[in-house]
Amino acid sequence: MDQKYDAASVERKWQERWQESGIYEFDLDKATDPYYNLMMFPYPSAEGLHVGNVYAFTGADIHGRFQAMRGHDVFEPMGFDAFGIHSENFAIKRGVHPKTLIAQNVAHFREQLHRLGGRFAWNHAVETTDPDYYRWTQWIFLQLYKGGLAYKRKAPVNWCPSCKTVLANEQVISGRCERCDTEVTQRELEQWFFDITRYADRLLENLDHLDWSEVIKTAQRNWIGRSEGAELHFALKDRPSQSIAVFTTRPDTVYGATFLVLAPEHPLVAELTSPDRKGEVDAYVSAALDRKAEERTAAGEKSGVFTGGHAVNPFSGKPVPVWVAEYVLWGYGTGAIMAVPGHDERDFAFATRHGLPIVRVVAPSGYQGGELLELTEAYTEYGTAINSQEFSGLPTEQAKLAVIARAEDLRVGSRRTSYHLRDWLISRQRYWGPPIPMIYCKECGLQPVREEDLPVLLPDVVDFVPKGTGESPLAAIPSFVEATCPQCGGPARRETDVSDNFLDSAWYFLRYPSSGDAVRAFDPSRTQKWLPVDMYIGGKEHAVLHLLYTRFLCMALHDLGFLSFEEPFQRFRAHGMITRNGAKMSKSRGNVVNPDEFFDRYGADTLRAYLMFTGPYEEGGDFSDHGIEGVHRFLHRLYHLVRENASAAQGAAREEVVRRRHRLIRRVTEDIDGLKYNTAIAALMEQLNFLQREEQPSREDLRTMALLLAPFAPHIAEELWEGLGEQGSVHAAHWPAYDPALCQEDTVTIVVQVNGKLRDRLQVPSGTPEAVVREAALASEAVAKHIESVQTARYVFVPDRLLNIVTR
RNA sequence: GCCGAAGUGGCGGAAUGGCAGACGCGCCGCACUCAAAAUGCGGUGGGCAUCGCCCGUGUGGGUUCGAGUCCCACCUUCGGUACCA
Repeated sequence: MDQKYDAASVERKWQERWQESGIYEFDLDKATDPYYNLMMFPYPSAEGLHVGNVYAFTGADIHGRFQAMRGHDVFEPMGFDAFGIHSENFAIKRGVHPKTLIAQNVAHFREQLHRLGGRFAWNHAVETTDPDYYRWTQWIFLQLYKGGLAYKRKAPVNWCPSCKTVLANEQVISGRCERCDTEVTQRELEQWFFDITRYADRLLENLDHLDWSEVIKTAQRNWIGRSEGAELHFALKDRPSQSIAVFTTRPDTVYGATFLVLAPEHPLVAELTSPDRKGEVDAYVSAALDRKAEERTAAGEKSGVFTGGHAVNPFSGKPVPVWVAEYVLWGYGTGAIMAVPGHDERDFAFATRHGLPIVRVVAPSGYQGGELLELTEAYTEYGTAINSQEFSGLPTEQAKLAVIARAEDLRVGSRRTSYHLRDWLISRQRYWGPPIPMIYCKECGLQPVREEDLPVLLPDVVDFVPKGTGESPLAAIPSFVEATCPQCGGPARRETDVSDNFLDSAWYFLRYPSSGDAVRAFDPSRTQKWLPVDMYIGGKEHAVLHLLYTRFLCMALHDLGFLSFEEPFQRFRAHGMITRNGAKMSKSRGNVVNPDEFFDRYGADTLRAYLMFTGPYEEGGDFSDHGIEGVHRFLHRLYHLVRENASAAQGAAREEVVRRRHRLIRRVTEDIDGLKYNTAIAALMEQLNFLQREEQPSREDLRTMALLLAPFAPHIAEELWEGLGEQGSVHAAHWPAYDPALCQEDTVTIVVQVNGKLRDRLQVPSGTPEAVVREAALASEAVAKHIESVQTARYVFVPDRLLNIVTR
């Protein structure tokens, strides 16, 4: 060891050794105890590795190193998610081809990731933009298509006017494009979808059995948004053979349905509109269609117009007017509602504004008849049905079931479940993605590209800027568009849309173990051996995007016979976010931490350990430029302690010291297991403070420090390990064991309270019985003072911890 | 509005219902030094103060011998989501 701890040279030295020995690039087939440690692969941006990436990867790497030292064969792959609108937009801005740009970015990321000192299996790295990768992305598309899970349909979709492409629902954040923050509009376009809604119930139910961060599970449940109710049919008054279907979660309120409302897009609007209302209705509908999605869905004034048409309430038999209003969404339920203004806030607001009748059909539970106060707002609770003919008097939960049963008897409706989740819109009118492998033949219709013809290569073009015509830039390249029909061999036209970036990342973890396989997407035996993933760590921002799509795809591939499991990740943990001096880091604030700067100044070990020290990993932490000094000093002090004592240190230590060591091992082990890295590091600091005060720290204590530090600061741990004369890599060494019996302290402090207030502390051997403690406590002057002249009622004794003397 | 998480020193944060503030930053003092940096050692919630005592974990109640921790109501902040019938 050198005189002085020089992070740069220590880190360089060990990174070279790891690379030479290939200790993280073992043979997957020879492994005996597989452990798949996955982290969300990065999008290689031009700015380079963000400190948020460093935070995420360090936490996951600590987990991996810990599992490896516990004897598992830990596979910890890394890759690059380099397709997608973000790269493409950036390339357009720079006027550089995304391919050129991504290659540069990836090279930079690889370098930075090396500096970080992760135990990455680089020999299994994947890049989604590599034809050898996206060939299989296309293959997956074909399997879904053949399995009936991919379809093309005309539907109202989200359109980003800036990115000039459609977006999936999950990619619209508060009415804005997830990528560029532009307000999204609605368009009716023919698009490719994956039938994720078919899996809604399974995606929901499986959540109960997954060991995932609760936050994510809750977000997914909300997003799937299952709601149970009924579909009821209201016949048209003038054409009883036709009817309007509405979805409601409150069929029990059907007698209170005093009007119907259709979404502006609803096809029956035109049919129902009476000639005298036509002008007004047309104007309303076209104005609504022109408005931005965010404006249309913003709650507020309830605009709408009467169509002039009527339908018949199938229960009361009364005619009800039919209105059109934008507060009814075309994309949810049936795009039509029965309005019950007495018991729904929105309908109440609408009825009040437009002077429509309000009929009360639910009274508070326990209602026995008599006067009810006039409603000043909708009563949305369950209660007792009133004004509902034979259903009156029933608790509304029961009335709900009874009404559904009656509707089924009368053939005017049935039980129905609705979901917030929509099918996954998969096509994009962009360049930078895998072309969707489909062909249109005039004779044979839609044809999938033959699997042996994959990949459908993304052509190198000069003009990849989207035109906004609703077509991909690929449509302008004849050599790409012109194809041969796989069925009849005649001239045909290629699909020119590319697939969503989230499809690339929905299966990358399946590719890692089989990377390089030229004949299939994933090797069955490799997959069987290594999957599902044991631990997946990543950010919360993908709760309903990546993490939901991935689960769906895995389920679909399972059902299609390609996978034996249907859930890809046994455990998932969401890490927190790192802020700087209390504020969120952002380019506009100019407070982004550049990891390179800190690698240079302090080294990767310090940065890693400091980031983990800032707070509980799952909650995030705050980066302060001063705070990092403390961790840096800690590593320095430890280095010097080991250097000075490496040769002198001998085996045995005092019993107290041994006990302390066992407690330390237990604490660090448990903390790492629970991702409480901050307290694990605090424990190591405490131990160092203690060892520094010892006259002669034992060899065993120094060894233990090196081992326990290894996951956090992998380079210096190697240096200390070597300095202590140990053979081999510290990362190949066994994680130290602790003896629970030795974790017990020999002397404990017992707190003596009088009526719950601290009065004295007693040092006694651990396991001292109550009688002895009581005697000692009563002998204490500090205690006696407070119990003189009062009667002692009882004693509360907690062994080795506390004695509380309760007085009357 | 709804869902979720969180409110503890000057700051980041620690505490199986049992010593509140571990560990670190910052600050103060001391040592080393001609001096400084670095390093080391000691101190550091507030108040009254004579031993000592009182107060203190967003606010108000409650349960308990004992509450930062459990229960009820509320306030604030952050994150997600929103006319989903």
